[in-house]
Amino acid sequence: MTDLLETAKPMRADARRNRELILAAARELLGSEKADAQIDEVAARAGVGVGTVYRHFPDKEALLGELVRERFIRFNARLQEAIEDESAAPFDALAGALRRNAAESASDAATRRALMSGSERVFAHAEAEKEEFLRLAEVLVGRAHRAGELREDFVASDVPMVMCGVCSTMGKRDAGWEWERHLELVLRGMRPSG
Amino acid sequence: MTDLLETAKPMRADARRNRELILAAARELLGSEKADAQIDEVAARAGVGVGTVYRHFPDKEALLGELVRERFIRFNARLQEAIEDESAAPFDALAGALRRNAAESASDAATRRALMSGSERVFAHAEAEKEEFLRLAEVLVGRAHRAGELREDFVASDVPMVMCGVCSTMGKRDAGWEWERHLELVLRGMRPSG
DNA sequence: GGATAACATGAGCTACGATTCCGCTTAAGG
DNA sequence: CCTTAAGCGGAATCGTAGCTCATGTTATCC
Repeated sequence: MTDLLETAKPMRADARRNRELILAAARELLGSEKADAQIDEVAARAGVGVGTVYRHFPDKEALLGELVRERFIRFNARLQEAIEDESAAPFDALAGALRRNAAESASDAATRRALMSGSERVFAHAEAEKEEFLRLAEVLVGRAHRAGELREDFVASDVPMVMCGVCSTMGKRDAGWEWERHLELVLRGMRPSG
Repeated sequence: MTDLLETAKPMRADARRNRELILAAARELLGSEKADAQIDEVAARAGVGVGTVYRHFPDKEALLGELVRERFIRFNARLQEAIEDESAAPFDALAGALRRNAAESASDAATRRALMSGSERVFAHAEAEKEEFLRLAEVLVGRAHRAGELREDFVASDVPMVMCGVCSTMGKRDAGWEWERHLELVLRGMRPSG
């Protein structure tokens, strides 16, 4: 979990910049095109040497892990916004957050891949954020339940579950797979029966 | 597509047996435990040398491909049964087939993995079966539509899409992910609104 | 400016897993 | 039985990708 309370001495300016360059390169490379992409490519793309990558991240999984962590932070921001939005009906607030997060995931193959075939090692880096995600989801689910707008048997951990399901079908438009329809299907299934 | 019309000369008895041993070993090894498992392990498990594996399958993907092909054949059998079952209501026939296929997939991590992160190469081996799957799905979807039991905007290609989604959430019971509930959620979403 | 601790570099090391190759074995036909 | 071609074994090869390290560079502080 990074460094609690900035105990660490501030990085040298060039080091901080390189760190960002590396993350950006990794996002671009893993995010859109190539499924895997090796460290050497990330380094080249960032305009630094491989050694520099390893100075900032102990190993490949740490780099991937940081990407996942960032993604969760964004996910959580969406949920937080939904929680703070008093104007929307509880179910719609939840649904909106899911739609927004799904849309973001659609353009980030890297994290999707990481979220799926989830190597524990990678996930470990985002443990705190993952827990926060569940906590926020619980709030939204609870409200929707109380408003009677969400099936009784829908639980907070179903939120990441269905998100995972929808994400797994992204990027296959050529087979006629439209994740937007998939998501709407799931959202309908979440409504109370009768 | 194997050999059209058995044009090939019959294999030697031991060769045929070994081929089956190899497939069985691959199913067991990739199917349940280990995520990957290398050829050497499959060979050892089958009680043959690596060379023998390569005599029967040009490369690893061909072996995986055969596994996927077998799985699709079973999937298709379920759909076929649903089509032939006159007693069930159209939607229930479709839903039943999905439930059965999902249950089978749940105990076959190998194919699930292959179906997901779908390397085209692996899939190519099951092209014919994949098309047959869609053809059968179309029949069931068409019937359910005509009976007014399925949302108008649900199309045949949504069948593999939602299956993929549900499969992607299997094997994470420890996180509270129950694919059965996930599937039921999706099935509810498939029903006509109103 | 100069000292120095951080930081960067990238050739090369290492591990690992897919695939090959060739001498040996054996099923199957006569 | 004997021949022989199909089949087998598994050590050795090859390619790849993660990672290390000895050497060179530079931000930062005085």
